[in-house]
Amino acid sequence: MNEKNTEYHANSIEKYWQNIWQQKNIFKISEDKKQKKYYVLEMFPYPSGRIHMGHVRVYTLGDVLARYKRACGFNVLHPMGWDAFGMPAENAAFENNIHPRTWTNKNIINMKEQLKMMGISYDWEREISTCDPEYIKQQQKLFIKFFKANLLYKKEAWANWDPVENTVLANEQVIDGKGWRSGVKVERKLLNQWFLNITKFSDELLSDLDLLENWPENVKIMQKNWIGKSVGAEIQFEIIDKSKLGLVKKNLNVYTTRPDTIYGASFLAIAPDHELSKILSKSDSNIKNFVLKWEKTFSNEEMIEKGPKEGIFTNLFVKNPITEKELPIYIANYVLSTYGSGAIFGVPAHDERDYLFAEKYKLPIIQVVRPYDNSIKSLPYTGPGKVINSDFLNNIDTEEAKKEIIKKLEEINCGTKQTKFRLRDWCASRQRYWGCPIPIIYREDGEVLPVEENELPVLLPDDVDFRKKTGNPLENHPDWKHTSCKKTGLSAVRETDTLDTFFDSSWYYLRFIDPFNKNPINKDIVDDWSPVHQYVGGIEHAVLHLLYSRFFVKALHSMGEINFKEPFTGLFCQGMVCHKTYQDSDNNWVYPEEVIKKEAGQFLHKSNGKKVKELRSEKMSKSKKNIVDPVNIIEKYGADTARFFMLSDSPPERKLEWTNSGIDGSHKYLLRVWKFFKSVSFDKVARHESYNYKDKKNIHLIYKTNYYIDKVTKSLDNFQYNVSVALIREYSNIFFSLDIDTSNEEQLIALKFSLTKWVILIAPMAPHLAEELWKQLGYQESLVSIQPWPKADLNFLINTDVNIVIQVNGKKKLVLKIPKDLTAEETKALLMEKEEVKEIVRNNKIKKVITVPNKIFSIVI
RNA sequence: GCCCACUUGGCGGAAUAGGUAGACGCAAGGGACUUAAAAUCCCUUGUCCGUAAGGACGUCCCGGUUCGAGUCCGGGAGUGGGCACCA
Repeated sequence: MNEKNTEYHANSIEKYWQNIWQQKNIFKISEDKKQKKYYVLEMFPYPSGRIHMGHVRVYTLGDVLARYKRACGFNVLHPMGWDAFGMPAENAAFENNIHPRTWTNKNIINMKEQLKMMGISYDWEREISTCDPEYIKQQQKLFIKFFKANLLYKKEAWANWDPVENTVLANEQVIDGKGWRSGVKVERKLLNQWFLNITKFSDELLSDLDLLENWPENVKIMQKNWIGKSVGAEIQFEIIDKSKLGLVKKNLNVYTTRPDTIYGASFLAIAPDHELSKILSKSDSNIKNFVLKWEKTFSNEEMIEKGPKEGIFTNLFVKNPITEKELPIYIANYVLSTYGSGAIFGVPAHDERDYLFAEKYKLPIIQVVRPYDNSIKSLPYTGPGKVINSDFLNNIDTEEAKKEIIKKLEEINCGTKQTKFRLRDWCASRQRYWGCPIPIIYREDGEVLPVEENELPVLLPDDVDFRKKTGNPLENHPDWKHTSCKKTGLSAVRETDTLDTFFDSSWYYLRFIDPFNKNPINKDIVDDWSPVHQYVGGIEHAVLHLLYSRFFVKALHSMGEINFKEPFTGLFCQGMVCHKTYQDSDNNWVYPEEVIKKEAGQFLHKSNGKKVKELRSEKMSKSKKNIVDPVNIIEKYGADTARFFMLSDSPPERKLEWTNSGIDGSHKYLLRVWKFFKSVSFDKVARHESYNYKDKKNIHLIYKTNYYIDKVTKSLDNFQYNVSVALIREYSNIFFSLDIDTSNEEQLIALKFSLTKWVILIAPMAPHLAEELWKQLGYQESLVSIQPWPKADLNFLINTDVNIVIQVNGKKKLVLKIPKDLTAEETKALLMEKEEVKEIVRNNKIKKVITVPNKIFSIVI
């Protein structure tokens, strides 16, 4: 850099320091085994081709932490990679006839360049991409391990089927019951798909949430609700007249969380896809029609929400094992086969759905619970109370009755206590091209076998025509799926589904630890570095990605692959980046840069001069055009300005409002700092860590330096980066307002000391500028990025005087300066003699005095 | 419907552990510099009363605990988020 240049050319400065960091390799982990490790990770991005402000925010937050921890002496691992499989690449292939791989790799190159512009302290040598053949190979090995450990199985399941595109759609791709691209109503289709046995770990996934002290409470609650543990009873109801239909099973299993209401049961209902429904529909055309109708409508979400409770009587009855009463069996559209046992007993008086059903089919409504306040509310009543109309349970609390009835059921061998979960196994099959191939073959003799390890990876074929929109590309490929079993020579067919991309992201954080190992996970090193100390990412993954990753770690732990049970010790979820939205008179969205502000509340379109409405601020999104391109911002102001603004305006977990004045403000501030540093030369000033200062002003500056080191450090530890920014500004306001006398050596020594500390404090936030300023302070040969974090000298923070607030009846009356650390008695004695205090008290009788040393003197009159 | 979070000036937000509410900014107004503007620098800025000194009120609303509540407790409103036929 040209030393004489006093202009702040952010772009060239930033490029310069990024090169220096890279040359000196300062963001690599050290091999020193004794150094304490710290693994900082931000959720890796999907390579869409361009970074957006959300990326800028999350990666800035992660980088502040990584740089700060590095300065604190930790051996910091901070890697970055690409979540490179997924739908957009296939859509691009379809729309622009470009191969998904070409498209993805091009995007990675672009995005990497953009990320590098931000100056984030990644160790780029660890970069991984989930579509890389090596990652695919290791992941397929993992898949096979899961398969061999019986954590993977294949079963028929309902999927969203787009009849025009002939493919399965993910739930997110179904909008209002229609395919997002075809616009055609999605059908439900039974497909044979691969499932991961996540439910095997339901209990652990739930209870281990308690171990995650450094996770946001709301994420834990979301996971808890998603897992949905409920404790109840499974009860066997004997089917009467089963011989009539030649039924093999004589019992119907029913799960309930309200066994206490069993005396109120007036019917039994099973799901339309319950095993018994299937049997009955074979011989009964009415039942068959009912089930067929249900199959067509039940994918429609609106029907599920608002649709009527409907059912059909099966002509069968069961015996209530407790009351011995006969109850009719219905097939009902509101009973889910996927929860519990797919069968319920209906208690109309105490369940809203059962109530609606009973009204429709004129079934008895028997009240068996009375609310505690005795008020005769309208039925159904679903709360707790005293049990009535229930023989031996009468007058018992509902909670107690649950226990009693289970005891009874167990005695007569008709039921047991049961715990159920809402969580379902994870369907990991996708009938798509751009994903990791599932390494399974189906041999002609019917065997389902994993691909032999020496044949891995199974890679995607390149010669696929993406303009043909129908069907699964791997299924339709002329020869890809045809293979043979190498052991037996028998012919075989490959699995043509690929893996859900959440599979890729469920273990990438383990791969980063040793990205080139010939095994997926190198246990020794992975155990050393795991779990990730601080994970940073969006709350939109609160359940999916974070739950899947937790499952992966538990599964790998159960297989002995790793020695820890949770993937992320700390989790931080950053807020969204928002911007005002604009619409013209035709309700077309308008980009912010096309809007010019006239007077207050008046906005015009830049090019056509038409009026534009300013609407509410929302999360930046392409569809509403309320986006600001980070690359433009970095080119205009520099990465440090962008980073600094990302940190300054809002607490990291809350939404950040993007404003032009905000980014301008950050830029002006950094410019001001720059100019200040350029205005004084410290080349010839010696650096003193301790010095015998004589001048009170200098002593004060040293005091403030220590004060702010302490405060900034605490705010960083608490993730209050907006406060850190405020403190750094406050601190700099002190030296901005100094009268600097360049011939006053003591002042220059004090100032150099203070500025040295200040530059280290701002370095995690504006690292490039900090390097420049560091050099300006005269440190030509070292980098601020590898300076140790300053420690506040607490001796300096010991004040001799302290402000004490004098209150009367709890209201502040005056503030006095008194010596620090007086006892309560000394404080009282001193203050009661003060004229100002006497003045306040005057003739009033003092009832009581509360003294909090160094803080408050409260007089009650 | 159920669960959770949040609510502080014109705006974003500060405020260890119940102890000086509004730090730090943005916006606005005034001033300096300038032929002028931009930029920069300085000052003012919670509301109300008052010429002033000063006083009263003030952290969504109502109530409580306390010498003292933005902070704790009870009730209510609004905003945002998650789940939603889960028996």
